[in-house]
Amino acid sequence: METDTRTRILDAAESLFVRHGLDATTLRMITAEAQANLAAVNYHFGSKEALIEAVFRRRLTWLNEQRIAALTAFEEAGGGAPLKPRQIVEAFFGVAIRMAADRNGGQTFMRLLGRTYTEPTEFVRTFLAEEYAEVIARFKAAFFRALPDVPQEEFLWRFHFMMGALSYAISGTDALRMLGPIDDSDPEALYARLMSFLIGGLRAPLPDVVAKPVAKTVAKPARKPRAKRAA
Amino acid sequence: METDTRTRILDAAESLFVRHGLDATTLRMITAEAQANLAAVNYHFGSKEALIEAVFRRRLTWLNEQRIAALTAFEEAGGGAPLKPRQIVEAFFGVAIRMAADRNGGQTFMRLLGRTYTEPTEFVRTFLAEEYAEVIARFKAAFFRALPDVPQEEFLWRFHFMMGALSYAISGTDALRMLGPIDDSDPEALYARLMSFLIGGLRAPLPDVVAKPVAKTVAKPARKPRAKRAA
DNA sequence: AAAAGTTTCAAACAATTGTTTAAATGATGA
DNA sequence: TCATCATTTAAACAATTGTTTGAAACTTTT
Repeated sequence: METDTRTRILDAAESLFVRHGLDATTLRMITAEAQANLAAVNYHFGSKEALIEAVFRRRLTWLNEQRIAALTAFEEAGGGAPLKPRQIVEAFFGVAIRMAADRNGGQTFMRLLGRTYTEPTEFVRTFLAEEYAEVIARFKAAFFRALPDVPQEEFLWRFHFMMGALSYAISGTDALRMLGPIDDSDPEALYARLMSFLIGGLRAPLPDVVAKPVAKTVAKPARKPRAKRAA
Repeated sequence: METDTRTRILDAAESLFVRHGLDATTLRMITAEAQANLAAVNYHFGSKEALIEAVFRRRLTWLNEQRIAALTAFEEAGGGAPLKPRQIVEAFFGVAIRMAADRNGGQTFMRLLGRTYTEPTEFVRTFLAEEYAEVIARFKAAFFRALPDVPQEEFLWRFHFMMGALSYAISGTDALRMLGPIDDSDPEALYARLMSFLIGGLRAPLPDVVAKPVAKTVAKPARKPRAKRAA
């Protein structure tokens, strides 16, 4: 009620972005929910793009700082020894899940973030790449020290897969509900579940890249003629 | 080669949807790329929503039929015995990856599909739920027969995580490039990598929250009486 | 060849988009 | 107090959106 117009707009935008997507959310929807004038967005942020950037930057910077802090804490506790893979995973994904458990805005934001990694919009991607540069460098280094005999490319793929699992764990609960009735209200349980899955995937035997898949069916697009529609 | 206007529109829409997203792709962009008149979309499909639906239905129906066929083939080969988890994963995700390797439209579509699972748009979600109903029922049944001791909820979560990894494996290559220079041109290698990761995650030890209440959640102590495994 | 049915086309439609303007209101400091 | 700054407001802006129209062009059937 007595909060700043600027933060009211940020909160409203965050909430609406995750519900309708970036493009489908209009400035009028945002200002209506924020109880502000339409022109307030352009006044306080300059443009819709700048608003989107502000929405992400507000929490993403803090999130990645937490990740680095967690990693540093592990490293210092270990006294310079290479970390366990489990610790690195914990530092990166654990922090994310814990933020997603925060009902006070963090949950909303993490859902939004998960949906945005694969966002096709150009400026969002470049913005994310920029914002992630440092944390990626740190974690890559930690991993290569922890598992020196795992090929770099192999690890990067697995990290990528893990990001996908995280994304779905946090933001894909709608798709999850497709599978059946599911309880996603317990953050601790989600944390334990995802951690177990991630570590299992990370520690899986390295694939024999030369080996071929079992089945040989060649994928072929289906061209099913449909009934003509009436005009 | 003179292709149908209807098909040209479908192809153009598919390609543009994955590049710009559903909302940001305009009918004028589509008809321009398809070398058709603007009114052609509404003439052949009725509306933009109906076009989107047609784009998905064209290949998704076929994909899920392939999945069911692969599952049935495994079941018949096994003579009624419960399948191995690995076979079920292979039937569901293997078919998807193989379609994603098909350069003739399948690749484009799978990227689009992966990005759309978490799409906030209401009608897309309900449409996908409808289109997936049968294949989900079949695979759930197969899994519960294969692993009767694994709690249903636990499996559904892992399946969900696997969907996330698949989605990123196929469509999140932009986010992947954020991590560093990576070669994603070899479908066989991707197949092997993702399979290894998925099986590893699926067979990871059950998390404490789940494993505690049930003492013997281990399905088969047959070969290795070592650690507790989910599968 | 004439008729009937499909498909294409250019043009316009109302609605909605992000953005801008200029005046009104509020707050702050000399 | 007055003056200066920051914020809010209603109205309008040009551009773009999906959709519709009615006539032209093309196919197929009679």
